[in-house]
Amino acid sequence: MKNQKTKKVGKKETARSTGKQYSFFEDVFDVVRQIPKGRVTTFGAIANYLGTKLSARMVGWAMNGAHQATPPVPAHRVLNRNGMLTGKAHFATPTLMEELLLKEKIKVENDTVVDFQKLFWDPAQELEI
DNA sequence: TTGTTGACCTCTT
DNA sequence: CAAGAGGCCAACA
Repeated sequence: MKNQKTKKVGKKETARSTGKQYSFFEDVFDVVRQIPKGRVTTFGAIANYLGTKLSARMVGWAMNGAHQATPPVPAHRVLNRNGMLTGKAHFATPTLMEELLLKEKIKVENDTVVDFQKLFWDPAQELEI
């Protein structure tokens, strides 16, 4: 990551002209918000739920606006395939993500969620589109 | 309009 | 077994 820091993407984004006023962001936020407390999910799972499983990067990209999204999106519950806190650096503080997870009674070691597989919450499985 | 970036995932060397 | 490169879709400049 560079210090470039893109100028926040909030503000309704660009709204597709196809009808949906909300963009990819809303979809991701909505799914993340539905994550039960004490549970975690992965970018791939969300991407798969949204249909863009081939591009999990989009999910992470959408999370870029999660910081200013309202209501706040529990981005700390979103981890990578390994269950590692990849986006911890994007939080206010590098330890904030871990702190939030600890509040959820989720154990974290070496930036990785313990028993991540058990705490894993798959939107496609729970929400089933 | 094109080009570059992005909190990833998977295959190949 | 470990490291590197490619690829996907979407948004910003």
